[in-house]
Amino acid sequence: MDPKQLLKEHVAKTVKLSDDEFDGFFDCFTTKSYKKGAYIITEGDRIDCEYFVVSGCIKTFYINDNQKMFVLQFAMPGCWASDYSALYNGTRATINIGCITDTELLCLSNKDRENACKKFHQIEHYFRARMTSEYVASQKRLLSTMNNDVKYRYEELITLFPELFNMVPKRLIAAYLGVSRETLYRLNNS
Amino acid sequence: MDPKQLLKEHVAKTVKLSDDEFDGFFDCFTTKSYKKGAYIITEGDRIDCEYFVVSGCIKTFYINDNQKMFVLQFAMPGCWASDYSALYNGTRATINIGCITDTELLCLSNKDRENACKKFHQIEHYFRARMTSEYVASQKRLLSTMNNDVKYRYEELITLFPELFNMVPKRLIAAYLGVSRETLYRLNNS
DNA sequence: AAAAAGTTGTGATTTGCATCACACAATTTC
DNA sequence: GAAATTGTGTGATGCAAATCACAACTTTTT
Repeated sequence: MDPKQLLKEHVAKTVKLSDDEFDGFFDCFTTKSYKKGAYIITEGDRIDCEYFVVSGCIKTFYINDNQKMFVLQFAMPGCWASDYSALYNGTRATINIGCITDTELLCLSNKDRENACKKFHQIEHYFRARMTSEYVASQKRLLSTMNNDVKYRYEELITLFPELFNMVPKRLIAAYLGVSRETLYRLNNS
Repeated sequence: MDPKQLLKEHVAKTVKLSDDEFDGFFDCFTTKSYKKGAYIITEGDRIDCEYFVVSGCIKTFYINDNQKMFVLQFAMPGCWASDYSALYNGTRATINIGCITDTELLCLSNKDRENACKKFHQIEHYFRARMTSEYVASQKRLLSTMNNDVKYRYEELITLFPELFNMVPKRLIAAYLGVSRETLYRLNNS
């Protein structure tokens, strides 16, 4: 799908922008393509951008001291991703973002976002709404992690994003659910 | 501490408002006092407000089908709390908020917040910044839950909020960490 | 001040999941 | 298309934490 059109429709769900306003906003973005397996952000990087997924699928993840991976987010077309802690505090990335498939992104720099938010009240409103819903989703996931068993959460995830079932290795789904791949596998026979 | 002053200082950390602007904003708030043990929000309620804690301590929590409690947040003076999912989507509360000690709150209705955000760009900016940092904190907690053992997370919590150690029952701290109170107790001798 | 309610200390038992280990299948790479 | 890498199925073993059970201590209520 056309990147501009995808973003436009996505923004329009929250705020009404005139064509001119949206064009001005869209001019802040640059397009980038990555191959499967490529890193978009590596731990320790200085972060300058947040990313809007146009096509493909990316993962946001953390690797601990024992090389164990934890997946924070799978981002599909229409999703945003970055290391927001690093982006907003100007610190170095503590997480990684990598491509699960070939991926096309729109990149928005922190500076351009803040300028756009300052210039257009509606755009600030859009980003506030987005952050609110990310926060709510994150709280919901935390609660589900504490409250529900692995099987339930696996089914919850696949129901929410059926594409994931075939698109990403089970290993990564286990790393999202916070269990070993063996445990995830054994859910089938239980 | 004076509620108005506390809120003013809190807002000033993020945005510069003139005294008149702040006064206008503050007029949207109402003050409420609660006794220890009282409920501010009960599951199933229609939610109209978010709350800024002036004094005391409150807990945001969920009770599952087996009557097990999960604490999502301890809110101390200077913190905000509500069921944001219910507040923004107009749905019924799925969580509870209750008072751990006698508590004084400032209440801001959803409507008043949205009006203030519309009227004053700076206020919208304040709420965006707030939501961003809540989102970052929530992600960080999720990651810590998956990555670190209970003992580490307990110490992390007490380091961040030393007041909690004496102010809230260990039972509730266990419910925050997602373990049984027995497990929390046994950390001392291990 | 007595009774009731809530909180914490401590043992015994069970269980879900991690870890280790290895074979086989699928997918990349050259 | 052969070799290398990555992913998946499956068993055996061990441990951390849940659950149950109950006594002791604290705080609240009347």
